[in-house]
Amino acid sequence: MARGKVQMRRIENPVHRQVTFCKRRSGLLKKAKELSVLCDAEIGLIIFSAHGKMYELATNGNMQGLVEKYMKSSRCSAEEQADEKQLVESQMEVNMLRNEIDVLQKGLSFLLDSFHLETENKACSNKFVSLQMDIMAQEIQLLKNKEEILNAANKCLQEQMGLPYIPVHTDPTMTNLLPYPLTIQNDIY
Amino acid sequence: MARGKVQMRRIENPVHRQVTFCKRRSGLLKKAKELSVLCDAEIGLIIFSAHGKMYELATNGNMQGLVEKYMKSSRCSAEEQADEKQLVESQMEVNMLRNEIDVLQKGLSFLLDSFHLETENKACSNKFVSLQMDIMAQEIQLLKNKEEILNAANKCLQEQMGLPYIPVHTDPTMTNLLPYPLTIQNDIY
DNA sequence: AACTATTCATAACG
DNA sequence: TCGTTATGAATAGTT
Repeated sequence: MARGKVQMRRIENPVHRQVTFCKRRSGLLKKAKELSVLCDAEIGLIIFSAHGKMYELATNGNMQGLVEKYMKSSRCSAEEQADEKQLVESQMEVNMLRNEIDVLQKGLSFLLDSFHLETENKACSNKFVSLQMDIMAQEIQLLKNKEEILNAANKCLQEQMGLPYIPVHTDPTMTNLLPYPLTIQNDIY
Repeated sequence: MARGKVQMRRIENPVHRQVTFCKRRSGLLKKAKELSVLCDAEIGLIIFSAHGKMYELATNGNMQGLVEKYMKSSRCSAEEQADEKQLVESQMEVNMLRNEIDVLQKGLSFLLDSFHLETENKACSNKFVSLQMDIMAQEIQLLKNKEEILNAANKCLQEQMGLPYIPVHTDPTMTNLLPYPLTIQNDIY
């Protein structure tokens, strides 16, 4: 500007370019500060030199806040969107898994309840069956005793009549079919 | 600047302030562009007016990339860190829930297996008990038949001896203790 | 880095 | 919001 207009294009001379960068950078930062002070504005300025060196100005002293404010104004970065998507997916997965757990827990309690009920019933019917078999065994014993008594009486009568004792034929097919009904029963229960 | 130096302080007159904001803002943006072109720099400029209106310049045409580059240069935002934390927590929760589901599923299959096994055993032992009770009932029936035959034989003998028939006393305590052993059995199974 | 000639930016005004 | 202009500020080229 002074001493001849400059062409608005990259300064090819590296020394000139570096000097100009230095001068204009400080000028830009100064003007940014002035604008912020005079007009009550909030300004963030980030400058990367061609060599990657960074210079920054945040008039509120907090570039983070300013950038976040900027992000809210002009919807957020691809990276953040990806993160957001991942988060949403993760939370959906959590909900699905919670539902699955709920179902599994309900199934489990149902099975346990059924199991307990079944066990109770089984215990109950086992007692009943056991009792019944005891009674049947006792009846068998009684009947055998009766048989013995009747046989004895019979023998006695036949002898009194002077007849040779002939046992009454009472077993068409089976005798002592169950030599150990109770032991087997006890083995099972 | 022109027509009298300005005090470097907030312009109180709102109209003046607004005008100055407009002019200086465009000047700042122009100078930022010039710096970027002349010196091959990358510049991001964000301006919020006092009323919250936003103006921006990104010399590479991509404020996102520039901000990300800035974040890499000077560690990332609280918001991003919070998001990151939330994501990690969410993923941990997913893992916990997966484990829980695994445990529940193992428990469920175990219970189902036990249940099936139990049911098989029960069916098996039921058949066995049922068979046993059938046999006992048959034996009881046989013994009763024997009793009848013996009683008849006895009666016959006593009559042949010219004696009045006196039934042999064979029931010290019980008779027909089980009038319906099989029906009850069938009711249960 | 300092100087300075020159151009640029802009405050005040219409 | 825009144009004009007087004038202070910025800075390119030089030392």
